[in-house]
Amino acid sequence: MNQIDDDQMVLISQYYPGGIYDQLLPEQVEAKPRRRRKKNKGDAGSSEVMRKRKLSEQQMNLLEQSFEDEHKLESERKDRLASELGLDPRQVAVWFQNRRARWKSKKIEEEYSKLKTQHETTVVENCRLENEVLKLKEQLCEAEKEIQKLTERFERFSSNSPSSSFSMEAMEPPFLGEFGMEGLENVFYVPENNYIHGLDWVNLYG
DNA sequence: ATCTCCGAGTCTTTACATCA
DNA sequence: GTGATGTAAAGACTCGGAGA
Repeated sequence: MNQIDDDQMVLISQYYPGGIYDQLLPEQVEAKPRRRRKKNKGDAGSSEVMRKRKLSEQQMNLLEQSFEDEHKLESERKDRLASELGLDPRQVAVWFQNRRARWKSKKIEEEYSKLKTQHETTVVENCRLENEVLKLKEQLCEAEKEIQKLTERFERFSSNSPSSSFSMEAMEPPFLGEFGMEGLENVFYVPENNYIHGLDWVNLYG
């Protein structure tokens, strides 16, 4: 056992007055000194008392069952449980206090691991979405380049050709054929009921 | 002001595992 | 197999705050 007993504690404080303990835990040193604990309540030193410390399986079962029913312990229930179990009401109260504390820390641990899992899932999803945004931006960039090419070609054509004699034969290479328009339907999508005059469509993407 | 109860923090004991 | 040592779990205690 690696325990430092009270007498050893006294020795430590005598050997290090204002020493390492002040440096490490100044607030504790300044605080009110902790009362020294008695080795054992009641029949101190009795090995019989020590051996009875651990509760029997039956006692544990009943306490656990009672705890499941209700975490709080009213004094009537405490007294009833104590007499059923053959324990001191104080023991029952202490057992419930400890049980509540340990239940709470277990809940906190569970909640923590749940949140951790959620966080990890969110990080992965975020990464996936960021990649998708990058891909879409690339697609958009490509589409804009195609529009620019088309615009320039159309403007060249307009300025070179006589206004009265528009002909598809003047387009070299063919006006749309070369661009493989599959996949660009959305880029050039115009609602059916929304007729656009002349060069207005070019301005849509300006 | 006093009492009681509770949560938080800590100490102590017990039971079990590991290692030389 | 055995004793020493480490460690987790659980029982018990102290302290301080809140409410009656």
